[in-house]
Amino acid sequence: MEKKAPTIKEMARTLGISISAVSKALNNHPSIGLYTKERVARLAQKLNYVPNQAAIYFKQKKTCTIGVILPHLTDHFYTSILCGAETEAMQNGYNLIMCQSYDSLAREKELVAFMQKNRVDGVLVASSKETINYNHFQALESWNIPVVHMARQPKQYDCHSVISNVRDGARQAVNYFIEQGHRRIAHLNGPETMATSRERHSGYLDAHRAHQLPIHPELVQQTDFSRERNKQIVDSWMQQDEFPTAILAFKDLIVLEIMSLLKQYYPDKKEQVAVIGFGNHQLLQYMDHPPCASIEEQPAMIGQRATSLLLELMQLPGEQRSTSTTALDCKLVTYERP
Amino acid sequence: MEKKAPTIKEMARTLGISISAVSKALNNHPSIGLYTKERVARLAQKLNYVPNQAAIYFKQKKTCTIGVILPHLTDHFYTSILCGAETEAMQNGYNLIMCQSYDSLAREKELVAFMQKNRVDGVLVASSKETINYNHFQALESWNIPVVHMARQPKQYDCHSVISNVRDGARQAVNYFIEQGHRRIAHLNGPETMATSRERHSGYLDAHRAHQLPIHPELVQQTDFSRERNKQIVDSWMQQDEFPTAILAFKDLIVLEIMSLLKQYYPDKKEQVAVIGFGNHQLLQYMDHPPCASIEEQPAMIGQRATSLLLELMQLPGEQRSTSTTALDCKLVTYERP
DNA sequence: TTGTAGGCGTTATCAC
DNA sequence: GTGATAACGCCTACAA
Repeated sequence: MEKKAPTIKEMARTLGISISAVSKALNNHPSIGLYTKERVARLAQKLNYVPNQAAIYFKQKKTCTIGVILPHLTDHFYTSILCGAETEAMQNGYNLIMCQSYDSLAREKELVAFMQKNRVDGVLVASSKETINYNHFQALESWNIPVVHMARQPKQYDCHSVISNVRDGARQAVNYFIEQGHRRIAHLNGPETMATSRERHSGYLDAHRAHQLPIHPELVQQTDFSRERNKQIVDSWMQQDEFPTAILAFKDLIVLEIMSLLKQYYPDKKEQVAVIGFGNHQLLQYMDHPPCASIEEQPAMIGQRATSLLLELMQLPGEQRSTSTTALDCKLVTYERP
Repeated sequence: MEKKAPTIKEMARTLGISISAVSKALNNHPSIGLYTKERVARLAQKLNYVPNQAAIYFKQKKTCTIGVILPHLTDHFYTSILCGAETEAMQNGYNLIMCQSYDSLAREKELVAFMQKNRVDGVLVASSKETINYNHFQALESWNIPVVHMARQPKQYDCHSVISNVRDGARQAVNYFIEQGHRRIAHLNGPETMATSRERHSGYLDAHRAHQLPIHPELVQQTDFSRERNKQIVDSWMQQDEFPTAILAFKDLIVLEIMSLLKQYYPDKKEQVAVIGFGNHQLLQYMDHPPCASIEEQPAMIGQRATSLLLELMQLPGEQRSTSTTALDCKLVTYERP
């Protein structure tokens, strides 16, 4: 029962031939006689020989491994990215090694070091919300390990990235609000440090400008994603005489939290406030009172495209890796009230 | 810019000392002089030397890698498992390489072969719904690669596993139904081939027996998780004169589908039917009309405990790896109707 | 057609 | 205190 994996060396000894003969026989090298090949094949079969990939990769000086750094695995958005990446990587013979930064910059730096130690062939990353400089990723690239940023794009430096066109997504949502007659539209955004927050806000502004609607600065707030902070923001808005009748939120989960806060603390006003967020979570369709719409992104496609881009980059020598940004469309999905 | 990772060998050449001296210096070996150590440390710093883990693992004949095989990454339950596993593995210096079987037995077998080729130190698996024999996993164990089964436990053979006590979970749910006065309680179960389906049903039967309620065989059906099949089952029940007033479903997503089917096709009866499923999905709390309850499992804990068990097993020689099953409690979480 | 030798990056066991 | 050497599993250019 308890066996160790057989090696070509052992097989060579058993058969009384050289190691290289066994190796060549296994690889169907033309210079090996049929008889020998058959002997080797039979023995390999019998011992259930499986070549040691680790050794092969080691010799080839590559690991056929892609490192993936994500903020969280508890967020459906990131697991969808992971899902797309896994599919694409596996199809091309690459493994994924996956880890979570927990949205901590310190941890992210550790993970980058970890990736370098492990000599992954490339890295996919959705950087943490704390990440404001990208030196650690640049270091990785300077070691000839290409990096593709997913979803969260560093504006500060020129990098390879695949993101959602959240600016347009936000624009669509606010346009929809305006079409529906809303004039006081709030934006419950994510932290300013995240490029994706700034992009969202640009879209919000775009739509206002296009319709020549004034911006009310007090209607633009940033959350740290905590329920307390969200409540504080909603309170600040709803306690105004002219409270906003529409809210663009960072993502669906926050939409739901807003709606739950409204229901609990402002039940009489709840029906007057429309809310839209990013994500279009699978379960929204099952709600009796879903948000009026949701901005659907394509996270699995982000993962897939990022992986495919990374695979291309890995073929190229460093100097030829010209940077590019792919922005995938967002789609506004509306939910009719029953 | 374009550099290659420096090696001990290069540093040795640069410093004009031997490779082994450099190696020892880096590892702070006592037999190396302070001066040499400092020279080496300075150079390593300057070149940003990072040891090649792949080479180290290769020499140590281990990969410090755990293979994880999951049916899907699109299911929150499995990503929670993955999340728990990742945390535990990383804390102990192990990497995860992760892949999806897409609930296909053929693919699962490929992945097992893949794991063997890659010489992972151990495997965590939630087997596919098609898996009815476990020879491929046994083969893995016979190659001295321990396997821990998560959530989906093969009854047929003695293995290491960490699962939910779904039998008790189902019992709790049905007991709750009975306490609420329900007498015709249906079971929309998963495929019979999955042990977890059979366990769920045992719990369903347990509760009936304990309350001496008769079982109505037509109220027990198995879904393949498709919407069509679910509709067919719900139709078959709701078109009876005495339709069930309570349904135990395989998981929350199916609960939501049932509720949506009821709403669409049996709106007058909808309020008379209570539904409970497994999962207690995070978003249920935001629904205006959530299911009356949900059976909460501990997927992250399953991942964590399975990983910790696997790490233990990997320390032991094969013969001493006595099998065990850990069953984690389920908790019935009730939702009050507003 | 087959065998020999060298190397991938590292560590460990010696001998000096 | 330092260095030479072998070894891990595999591949491959070259020699026989």
